[in-house]
Amino acid sequence: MRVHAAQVYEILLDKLGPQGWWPGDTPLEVMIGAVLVQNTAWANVERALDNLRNADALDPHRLLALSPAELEPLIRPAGYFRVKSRRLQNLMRWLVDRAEGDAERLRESNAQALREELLAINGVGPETADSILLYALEKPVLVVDAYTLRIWARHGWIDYDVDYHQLQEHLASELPQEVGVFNELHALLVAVGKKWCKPKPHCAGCPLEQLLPESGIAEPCW
DNA sequence: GACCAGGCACATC
DNA sequence: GATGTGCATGGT
Repeated sequence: MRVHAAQVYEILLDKLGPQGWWPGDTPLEVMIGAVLVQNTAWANVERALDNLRNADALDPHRLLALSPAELEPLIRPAGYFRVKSRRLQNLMRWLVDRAEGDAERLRESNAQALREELLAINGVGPETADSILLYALEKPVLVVDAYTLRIWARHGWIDYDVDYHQLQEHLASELPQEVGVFNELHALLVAVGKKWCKPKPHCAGCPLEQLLPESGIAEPCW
């Protein structure tokens, strides 16, 4: 018997409760946050966002108008600040060209088309693009990440060498195609990953460890 | 001090 | 096409 992603979702939602990701933030802030959080802890991203807000730069046109020497110090706390200042401006340039800087307006567009446009931007890869589609534009697109792969692979539910798209399709096919479910599942998996599923395993107490192995649908996590 | 974080692009073989 | 490396801050 093979585990179903919907079961994992139910268990985690029950055990951990809703994670409340990106509620109340504007689509623009989500987009900027999605770039800043690349391989970085969210706490660091918040400082950078605060700096941008205080500098009145949480605006596509004003952010684009900044020179690297002006933008880099603002986002410095989020790490990789030289790379990310370029990536951020690439994304903002697209937003201005595409929708006159109005992120809300992107919601009218088709998710597949938007995804391809986003992936064409230097600095936007699959996870960043999908995070924007799901959390900023409320498209029913599942975000998978390093934690998702680790959790699924360590239980023997999937091979460790699947690529992003394979993992995404595999999980999405086992879930109701709802924005709310995709939103919450990814956030829950990040919560599990942060606490229990680090690169060096110390999985004791993980909600999945106690529930799934005894039902015979998972190998013990390692 | 080592390890880790809600990746991605680019170089090299 | 697979594998390796640079990017950088801040928390544990």
